[in-house]
Order: sequence, then structure tokens, then C-alpha cells
Amino acid sequence: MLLMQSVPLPSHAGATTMSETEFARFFSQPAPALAADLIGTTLMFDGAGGIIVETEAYDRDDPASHAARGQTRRNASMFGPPGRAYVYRSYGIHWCLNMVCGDRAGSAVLIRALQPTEGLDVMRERRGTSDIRLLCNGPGRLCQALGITGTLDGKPLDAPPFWISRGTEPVETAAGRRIGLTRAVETPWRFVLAGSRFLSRPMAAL
DNA sequence: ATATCGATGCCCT
DNA sequence: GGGCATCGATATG
Repeated sequence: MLLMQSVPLPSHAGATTMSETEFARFFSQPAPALAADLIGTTLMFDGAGGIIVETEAYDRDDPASHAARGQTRRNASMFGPPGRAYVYRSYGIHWCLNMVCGDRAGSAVLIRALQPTEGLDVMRERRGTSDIRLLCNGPGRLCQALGITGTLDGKPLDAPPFWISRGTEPVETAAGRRIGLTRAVETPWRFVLAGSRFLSRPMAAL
């Protein structure tokens, strides 16, 4: 069947796709809640991907957020419907992927690290390293590994080339300070899979 | 293991 | 013109 061929199969047991209403409910959560819930979720993009092990929440009333000073051309996707991508260029060089969420405009979750499970060969080629721990351990690195660029800004996350599946097994998460910020540094809106060796940086004590 | 620094381009004031 | 939700190389313990 044509439809089946376009859907990548997760390699780990227990994965499940979301119905339309589950998807809508999932992404209507406030950013910190979704950021925590995304840990352990599988993210695929055009045949490559893995398990989300690190996220950060940003929202409208958050001085560190791109949305803090209102809508602009760059952050327009953050003010659009939830369940879509917000992709922006970081430091002029890298792309970073967010998932737009919330019951009001200006909320998103930055995807910071994956545990790679699918498409290892193409990710190694794109990243220029064979070290599996260096493929997706950072927001810029995972976009390079998956081939995500600015053309995906505003695209829905429940349609190809994106594919998202929540795990059925509960996972242990930890929260801490966000990385690389100069503002709102105390807000503990970074979430990780406890004990993961695929993080962009180890979780520091609060 | 952690620290520092330069690259790089676009957004926004 | 200033600042930046990063990365990789380099230096050092």
C-alpha cells in the first residue's frame, strides 16, 4: 500500500501513533508540560530520527523566548496553530527545530537532543562523524543529522516528512536550567531523559 | 573532564 | 550595529 510505504517503522517496541484528537490534545499543552511529555517520544524525519531525550520550553511571557517581544517575521510560526514546526537559524549557521504548542500564541518546545535509532548511515554522512553520540546531541546537530532546514518552518508535525509517536513505557525525566541563555537563566524548563548518554550536556544540579 | 574563543548571518532596534 | 535558544577546535587538568 502506498500509504504504508511512506510511514517509517519505529525500531523499538511499544511505539504507537497518535489519533488526530490525541495529537491536538498533546500539542495544546503549555510548553513546560509538553516539553516534559516529549521525553521518550520518537521523532522521525524522512527516514532518520530517534527518541527525544532533551527539550526546552519557551513561552510568551518568557524573557528568553523569541516570542517575548511579540510577533516578527522570524517567529511568526510561534504565533500560528499548535502542532507545527518553528525552525529558525541560530548564530547564522545552524538550524533549530521547535514544536509549536499551547492554548495561546507564542509557546514552543525546542528539541535539543535525540537518541538516534533510525537512519544512522545517512546521519553519519550528514554529520561527518561515525560517533553515534555526536549525531543528535544538540539542537543544531540534530537538525543537520535529520536534514531539517528553514524550508520546514511552519510545516505540520503530523504529516510527512515528519512522523511522531509517543512511547507506551513511562520514562524518568529530570528538569534543570536551560542552556546558552542570558535571560531567565533560573527558569528550570530544560527536560531530559534521566541517565541518557545522548544529551547535549549533562544535567547540572540546580 | 571543563573552559574559552571565533565563525557566521540574520533579525531587530 | 548589537546580540544571539550553537558548534567545533584548541588548550589545559
